[in-house]
Amino acid sequence: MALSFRQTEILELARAEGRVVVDDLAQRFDVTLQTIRRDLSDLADAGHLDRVHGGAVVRTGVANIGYEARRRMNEGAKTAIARACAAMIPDNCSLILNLGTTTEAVARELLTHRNITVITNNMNVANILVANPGCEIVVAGGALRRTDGGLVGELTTQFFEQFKVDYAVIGASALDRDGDLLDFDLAEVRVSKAIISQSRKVHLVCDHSKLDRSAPARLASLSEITTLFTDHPLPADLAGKCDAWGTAVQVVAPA
Amino acid sequence: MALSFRQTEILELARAEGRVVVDDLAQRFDVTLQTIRRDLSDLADAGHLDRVHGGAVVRTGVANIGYEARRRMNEGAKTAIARACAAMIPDNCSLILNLGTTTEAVARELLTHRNITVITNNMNVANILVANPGCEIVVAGGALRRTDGGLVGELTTQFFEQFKVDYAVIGASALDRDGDLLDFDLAEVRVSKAIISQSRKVHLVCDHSKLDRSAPARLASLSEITTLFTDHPLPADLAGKCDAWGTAVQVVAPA
DNA sequence: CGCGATATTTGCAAAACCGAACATTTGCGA
DNA sequence: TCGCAAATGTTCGGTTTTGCAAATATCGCG
Repeated sequence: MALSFRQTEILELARAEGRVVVDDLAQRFDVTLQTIRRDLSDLADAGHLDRVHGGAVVRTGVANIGYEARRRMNEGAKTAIARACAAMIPDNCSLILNLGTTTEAVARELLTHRNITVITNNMNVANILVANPGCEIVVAGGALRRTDGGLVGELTTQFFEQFKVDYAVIGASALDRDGDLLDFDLAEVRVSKAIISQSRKVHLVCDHSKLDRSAPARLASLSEITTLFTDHPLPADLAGKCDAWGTAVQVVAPA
Repeated sequence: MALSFRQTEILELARAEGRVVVDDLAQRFDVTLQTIRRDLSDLADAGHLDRVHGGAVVRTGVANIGYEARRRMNEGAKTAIARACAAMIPDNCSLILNLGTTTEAVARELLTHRNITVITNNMNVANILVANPGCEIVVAGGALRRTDGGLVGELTTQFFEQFKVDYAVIGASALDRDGDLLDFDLAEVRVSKAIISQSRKVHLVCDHSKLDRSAPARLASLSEITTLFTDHPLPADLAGKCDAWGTAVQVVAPA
């Protein structure tokens, strides 16, 4: 969506001042409050501003709106999955957290763990875990993807290859009937593969909406996963395969 | 949840001062005590502050008072220095920005540059430049330092060694009479050295408060610097040395 | 431990603010 | 010039925020 002349100017003002006020803007542009509110709503929807009572503030951090929306999807299930996963991770260990909103939910559940080292290519995870003084944070290097705060690419893959950790917590965009984990971005897949190969145990967090979907890039098979955390029972055939592979499946009830 | 104007401002105050008092805030914003208390409760619920009787304090571990205070020091001079430095950086180039509050000011002045690639070990710089769609951001890997969002250590040094860029913009904690750049943290110094060796031109941004101070670790000599940006003229002897070294010195007037 | 002073919570009403629906104006192309 | 679509103005019901006051909790101190 293209921004109107007034909207771009509002955005500039907001960036300069840090915030804008509905009343002031209405006066400055000589339009009604409602018009300004519409502008601010548009700018907020487009992810440029955060709407607050009486005006708007510049959005802090890396994430944009599509990402925010995704984060709210299945929030209850994600939290429940994250809690179960975090419960399996002990104090005094090292782990890798990769991209994905469910992974971030795991980070939030790790806030009370002690003496852990977390290596992540997800800026949001790093920002969340800053609140946990008992956690050493290592940020992986790489190109920053604006849409979700992810660090991806060859540099990131190389970075992870320098580590060997106790646990990895990964997500996936899709999980098909054959038990293959799929994703949309090839660069991201390569990073995920590196993460799996450098971890002793691999936890996959994946709500049911990912099931039976498809995506172009294959990232791994469920057979390489230690434990799958999800919120709906698997279809019988897939459950049987997991059993044969020795992949534990933990089904949680939404919070 | 988005924070109201007043709440964000309270948070800034709290981070600057370390603590806030209900009565003072009520007076400053001209609202009742209850309103302030509600704000503090919200901020505490959101995890930004810790509530105490009579006010609130910044949650330990999350933010560092010293850093926020440092950011405000000489703000006008830093902005002027940053503007001059950014003016010397063309569109369509690659550069490294390292740690330091002045460096962050440079990032803010780079928001309108087009088609640049910025490699940084400073999380704040990354967050600032996200707002510039014409800028590719590469985050260096490394251990996250909570006090200032810096990524430091051996991993970071290695990461920078993989690049060769047109410009580096660096800061320094101190600059002594011999023209030596000094810093407090050895790990940080090693990173800075790597940055200098990987850059064709090196810009040093350094306000006058750093002059004639001392710090234990030697980072480089002014002779290795292409241009020094500062806000006060150098003492004659140092100016003479810069002249001999071919180090340009640009003195700016505070904004 | 108890007491006074100060701080906090709670319930409620007033005011400010918001979004939706509809009317009106403006800009633009046929 | 006419008609359409987008932008803006107007009105109105619902929500959020704020202030007030009373009840309750906490702190400092003897």
